[in-house]
Amino acid sequence: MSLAYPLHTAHQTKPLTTAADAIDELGLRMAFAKDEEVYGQDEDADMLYRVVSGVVRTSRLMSDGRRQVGDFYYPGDVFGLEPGDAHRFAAEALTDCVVLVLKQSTLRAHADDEALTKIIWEAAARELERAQEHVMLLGRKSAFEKVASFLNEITHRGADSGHGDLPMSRQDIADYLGLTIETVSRTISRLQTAAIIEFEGCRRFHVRNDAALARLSE
Amino acid sequence: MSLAYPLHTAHQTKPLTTAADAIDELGLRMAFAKDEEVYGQDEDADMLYRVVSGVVRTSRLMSDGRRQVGDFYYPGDVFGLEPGDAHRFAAEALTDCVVLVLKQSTLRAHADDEALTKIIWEAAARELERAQEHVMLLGRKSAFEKVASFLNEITHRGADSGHGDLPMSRQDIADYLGLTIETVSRTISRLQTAAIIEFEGCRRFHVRNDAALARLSE
DNA sequence: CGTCATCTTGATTACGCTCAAGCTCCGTGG
DNA sequence: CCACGGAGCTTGAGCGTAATCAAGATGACG
Repeated sequence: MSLAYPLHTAHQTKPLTTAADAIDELGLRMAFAKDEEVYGQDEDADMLYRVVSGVVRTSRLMSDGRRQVGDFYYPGDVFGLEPGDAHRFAAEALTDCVVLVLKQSTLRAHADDEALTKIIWEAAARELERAQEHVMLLGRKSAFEKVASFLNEITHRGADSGHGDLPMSRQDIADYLGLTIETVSRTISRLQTAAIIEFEGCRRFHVRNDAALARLSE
Repeated sequence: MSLAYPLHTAHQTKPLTTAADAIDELGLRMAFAKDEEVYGQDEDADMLYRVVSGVVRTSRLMSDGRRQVGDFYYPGDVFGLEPGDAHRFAAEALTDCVVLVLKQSTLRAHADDEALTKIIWEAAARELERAQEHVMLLGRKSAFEKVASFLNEITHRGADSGHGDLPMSRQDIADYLGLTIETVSRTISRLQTAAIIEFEGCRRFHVRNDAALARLSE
């Protein structure tokens, strides 16, 4: 059972997308502490979620402990949508975060709500698009290209594309890219030596050569 | 422009799923010769497809020629559904095949058709599920496990699970698994040496040790 | 300021890739 | 019917990239 608790604060945050209100109205706001589980692998998928603040990570474990990170979800992103009726990946709070939770039953009761249907369809589309991109990255890119792609995406995800913040650990990055932490670390060092990026601390970086970073990402 | 031509044969094939009729009725039947392109990478996605006979492969090329195979589609499978409005992967006929083609415009005209909506939703769900499984395979499995997983899935896709047919080349398998043909070939040889599978010719095999194959697939 | 987790760096190993022959199978033509 | 040719598959030798094993360095937090 999750330790998360519902927040009954009445104040509305600014809608993050034009269609955000459907979930805003129907959903329940919950807070999760860093490293807390939102839902577990193989649990029933009877909720839909949207990040309000913080970052969520989905991941899946193999029986021998190998881990694959599915994706990272930022404020505004919908997650928890599953092709089947069980969660194939677990979802964990990467940082302290607030999440809007919507029951599937509520969802079905509003099946005729066009705005809601649109949100779900767009979430599914985005999920599929990212999974396909992930397949490309994992299947055919070198470690160097993987790390460059990852950092490049981080910089373009935020509004300001000259720098990036990494809320996730090196282990998270490694498990997302299908590498080891050592390889991620070494590759980041090489990117710095090549004057393509520059880190201040290990969780924040600036892009020195945007074109080179983009080229390495293919 | 595709060389495929519409077939106006009136005879109906047996529906492959209970909900198959919606596409059967609205779609146009087209034949594609082996290696012919159904649609190209980055083309507009304005059709939805379902395999009637034969096998279809989706793939994507990087600018330097590296190729990633997205998936293989068998009779009954829907493909061509895209998260955006362009095809991220090309689709090619792996064998001579017949495909049902449905225009997006026709599809929108029947947006209220529940059966059709269900087909599309299920296709999207299946697509996402397979992409996620693919991510797991590419990110965290060894060459041995990748090949074993692949062969295991082939055997369970067909009705008779004791054997498998490979309509695709070693290159196709390699590009699906993120390996080279040599590694695929060597791994298959090792699986035979280990008496887990047995090939007759290079496109057909029997499973000798189902448990071992399943275990290697995780 | 000390402690511990996280990250970086180094040395070595190994898995899968590359390059290079052979081999098999199948279609084609003599 | 068999010989030939070529594409696709297999096998081998050597190499390179990323993994593993092992210390250190950094930095967050009490």
